Amino acid sequence: MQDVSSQIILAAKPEPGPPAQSHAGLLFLREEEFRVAQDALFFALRDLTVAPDAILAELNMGRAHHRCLHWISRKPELKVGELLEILAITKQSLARVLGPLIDEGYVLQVKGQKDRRQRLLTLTEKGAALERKLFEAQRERLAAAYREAGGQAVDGFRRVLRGMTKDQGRRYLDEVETGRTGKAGKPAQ
Amino acid sequence: MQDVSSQIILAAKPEPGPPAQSHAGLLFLREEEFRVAQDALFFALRDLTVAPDAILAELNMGRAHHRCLHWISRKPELKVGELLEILAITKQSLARVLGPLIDEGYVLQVKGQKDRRQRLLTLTEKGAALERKLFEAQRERLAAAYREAGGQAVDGFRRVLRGMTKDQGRRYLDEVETGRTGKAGKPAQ
DNA sequence: CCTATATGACAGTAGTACTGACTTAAAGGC
DNA sequence: GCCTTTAAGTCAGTACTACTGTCATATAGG
Repeated sequence: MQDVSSQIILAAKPEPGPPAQSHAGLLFLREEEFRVAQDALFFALRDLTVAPDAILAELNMGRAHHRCLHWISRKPELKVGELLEILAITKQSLARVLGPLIDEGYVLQVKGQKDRRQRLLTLTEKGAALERKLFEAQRERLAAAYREAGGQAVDGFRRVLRGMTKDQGRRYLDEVETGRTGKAGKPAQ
Repeated sequence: MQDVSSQIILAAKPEPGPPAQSHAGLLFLREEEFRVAQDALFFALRDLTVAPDAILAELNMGRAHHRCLHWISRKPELKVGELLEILAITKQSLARVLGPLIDEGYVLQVKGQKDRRQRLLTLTEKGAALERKLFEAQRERLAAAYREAGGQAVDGFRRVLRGMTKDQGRRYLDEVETGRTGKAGKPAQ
């Protein structure tokens, strides 16, 4: 990965005066790259969650509820087991948030027709409305970032995030992405 | 907006521009862009935190401890007030993690020489060693992502994250970035 | 001297997550 | 029809992170 390093150095400084070239300095800059990524991820996530958190707090909910609503919205008729895989939490942790969401009418649960042990999850109208409200609360910030950075940057953004994701997550990313651009309907359940 | 929609489908729209309301399908595709960003952010963060979490768990610590160590490492002689600003949590929440870190010798606290009300935070050798261990645990995943995506993608990645960040965070990002490339005032140990 | 600031500390609450054990219902193999 | 596995639900107990509100101490600055 030799020529990538120079790109990385250039990426660090859009207007590089003297882009530190010594070998010792190179290693240092590579590490600094990762540190800056940590910084930026932290700030972006911190600021992105402020708006939805405020809405959720009024409903006595937290981010875990948002994550459930998000993924059920993304993959209607999601199996409980799939949701557990995606969230990578325990059944008990999920139950604490999913139970109330069902009880309060945000999520509908129906038995699978093929495998009747399964409980397929779908948002109710009420759930879809809340999910949309939460999405809209983040949308502006996301849109501003995309507008500011430009389309090429957005592409890079997604490619780096994908690179950080393990295989299991990548399969979901691929499924969701191809599911929409292709047949524009429900992705394979 | 003319044939931008096809570019959006390719996820490589070079010129996002203002929201185009003329085509119903266009709005949907723009929304899908943001949804995919949410998905990717979720997975990347989920997978990025697995390795440090395992190390922290053995020390009876959590992510909040990691964040403290990270930022004190980034800005040695950090004031408590600055750390509170960065983390955007309450003093009480910080005390619960910072107190033990000081008690157990990970963080050193010294009175400010100019303003003796301040307590400047610096990592001890023990703290720097733990911070490094946590960093190295994430490094491989970050490095793989950067290598896979390429330098240009990394630049876009950072620009989008920066775009999501509010002014306060941007000031810190700028400070840390220029502080290292320029004057090299306090390079990471 | 007085007020504002920087920090620290206490009490109580809530959200998210964990482990471990147990139950029910249905699928699938034999 | 047994029997094992799988999908899902449930209970008890614990820990981490965060919140609000209140109060205390030391120091800076006018």
